[in-house]
Amino acid sequence: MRGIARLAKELGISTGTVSRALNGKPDVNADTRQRVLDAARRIGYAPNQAARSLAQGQTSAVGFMVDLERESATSSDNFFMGVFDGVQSVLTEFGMDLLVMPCPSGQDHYSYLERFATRGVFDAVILASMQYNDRRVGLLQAANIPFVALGRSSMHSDYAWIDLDFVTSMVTAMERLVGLGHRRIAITCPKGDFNFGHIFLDTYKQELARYNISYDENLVYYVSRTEVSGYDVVDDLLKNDDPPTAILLIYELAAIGVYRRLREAGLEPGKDMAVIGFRDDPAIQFLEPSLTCFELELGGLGRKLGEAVLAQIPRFQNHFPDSHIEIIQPMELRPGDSDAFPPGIDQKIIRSS
Amino acid sequence: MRGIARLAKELGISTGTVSRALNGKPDVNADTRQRVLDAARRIGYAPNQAARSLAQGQTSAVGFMVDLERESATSSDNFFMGVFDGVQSVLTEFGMDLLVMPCPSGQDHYSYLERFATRGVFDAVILASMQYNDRRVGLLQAANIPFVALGRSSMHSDYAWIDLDFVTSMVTAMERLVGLGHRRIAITCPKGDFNFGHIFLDTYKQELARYNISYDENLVYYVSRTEVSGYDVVDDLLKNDDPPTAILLIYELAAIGVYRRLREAGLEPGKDMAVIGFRDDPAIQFLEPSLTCFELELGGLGRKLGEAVLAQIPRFQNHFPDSHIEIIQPMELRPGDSDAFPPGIDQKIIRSS
DNA sequence: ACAGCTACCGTAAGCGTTTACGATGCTATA
DNA sequence: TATAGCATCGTAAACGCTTACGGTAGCTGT
Repeated sequence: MRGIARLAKELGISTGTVSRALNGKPDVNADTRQRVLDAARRIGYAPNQAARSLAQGQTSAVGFMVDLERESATSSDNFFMGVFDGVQSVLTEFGMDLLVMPCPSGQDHYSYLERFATRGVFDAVILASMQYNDRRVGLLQAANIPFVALGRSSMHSDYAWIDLDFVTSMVTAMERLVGLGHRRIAITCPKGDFNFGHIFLDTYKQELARYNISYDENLVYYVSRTEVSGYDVVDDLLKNDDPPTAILLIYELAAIGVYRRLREAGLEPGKDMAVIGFRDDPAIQFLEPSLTCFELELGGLGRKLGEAVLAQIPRFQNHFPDSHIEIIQPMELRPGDSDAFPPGIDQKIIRSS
Repeated sequence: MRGIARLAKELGISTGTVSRALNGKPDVNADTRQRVLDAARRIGYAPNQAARSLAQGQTSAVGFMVDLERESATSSDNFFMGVFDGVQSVLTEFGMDLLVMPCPSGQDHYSYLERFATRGVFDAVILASMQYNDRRVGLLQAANIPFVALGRSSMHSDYAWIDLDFVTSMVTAMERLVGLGHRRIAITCPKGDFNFGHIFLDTYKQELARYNISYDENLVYYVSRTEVSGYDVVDDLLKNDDPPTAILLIYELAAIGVYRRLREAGLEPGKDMAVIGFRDDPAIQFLEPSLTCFELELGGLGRKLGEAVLAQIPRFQNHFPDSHIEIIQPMELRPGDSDAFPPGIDQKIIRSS
């Protein structure tokens, strides 16, 4: 005999009472409860999670799906680790646990999620790395599985999401650059069909229009999340007949490569070319000149995600009455010296390189 | 009626047969199996994992515990993401899934693991960030839960582990430095009671002895995993009456801060002070001069971990007969220019700074 | 003395699968 | 034709827990 039955037998009481005692249910005498608790600790009893889940119809776990293809081979990223921490801090308050589903790099997004989600492993899930048309949203909606997305899918509606405010960041960045006199502004977008890439580029175009700057597709690059990408982009840019005086980096890490290539060409970042990165990464804090970028507090973002996902679970409706969550998470400008210099008379003529 | 029962009813067969058909068991007619499979797909049936786990007494999941306290707030680290990928690739071949337990930064290591492990959520677990005396080993041993450790606990025995070869790396590093003429060699060790920190320092002392260099505790620093730590260490080192001509960095990221502080003092890394880092990180690939460090193939390490953990699970003994796993994973020297210059006549006199 | 309460506890039916065991009908063999 | 063997399937117990329901005992107030 194992588990709760053994406890019950040893104490000479029924399994029902043991269960009630263990779970803090009201209908149990204080003495009895203490005896049960003591005995449980003594023999090292812990309830079987599978049995609990089956009996209760809930798992007390939420799954966070991350895409290794995007995060692993790429360069440094403590982004998710920071977010996990925030999510956890909220979930534990409500007796929930966070478990991470790392989708292998070769695997298909959709089928990977399907395996876990439809088997009732999680009470709810958190999605990340959202694509422009992310079928996972439809999957979860159809299966009626509570979820929240970190990012958005443009082809779906009626789901909870929290997205980073790339729009305002872009507006701010463009305002700074144009204010400094820049008219030729290059941009790097994420490679792959990520939704935030579209937002990023669309807002860029919109701001160009606002300032009556014509859109030049030769200034648009699609890059992966490595510092090398910055190097290659600048390398290509230097061959341009009319090179830009500024560059916007969706992946701030690319600044490292940008700086490097510029200096190889005898140019100085921030002076000969303005550089602005989106999101700060610990790895770029040492850059000289300091990179102008946008700060994001990962723990706070994680906590919002945690609350959002709980709000999707029916039994938490009393705590989180509003499950309709659409949050645009602001990012705060952290001015650096990488865009401090206007394109002036002493700027080296990079078009002649 | 739900689940398998519904399927059975619709097809006019028993739940037993449905289960057998779904699970590829032999005792079922090919036609019947196809009918079951079709029906399952049609109504979008997926087996309930809790019920399966309960009935089978296994969960088909292995848990990988990571410590956010160590990984999150710290600077860049794609280490785990890379390892996850490797582990997965092995596990999926055997129908197992990887789930990550991110231990929150405030939480106690031990009790966090206890909650998951003893509840039968995982068939086996992988431990990381091993401490000198890591009580988690005892916990898992006592509960008879299969596991493998990435790293070692010095106070335990008879468990499977894979550790990085910091010994050979240290020997190699010291050989290089001493060969170049260095006699004053500083070292940074991990802050916290991590086992590899002890190995690192012990081997350092051992090598000093081999070369008849006296041990100077003023050259030993305990640091966290941030680039800032490198800055602070050098800052302190420069005040030393007899400053070192070389420094060994357990966290390669610290090289960034080291370079920065050296240059602020008008010194050149690799020329005025040799720098060697352990483990390569994508974030330091851009460093100039290139950092001498030790390469580690994360995917391969992950795959070994995956095989090791499967070997601990009884039902895989036919595939992995040897569960006694004690692997020292080599790291390959990647020579850079950061330790190319011997301390020579043209070296700046840093003791006077 | 009796109804009505409360506090506490036991009983047993689930939860959705898996799987040992036995039953059935059919084929092949003697 | 009898029988063994095989392919196929149904039956039902088991996995370990939760929880609705009912029962008992003691206590209250009239």
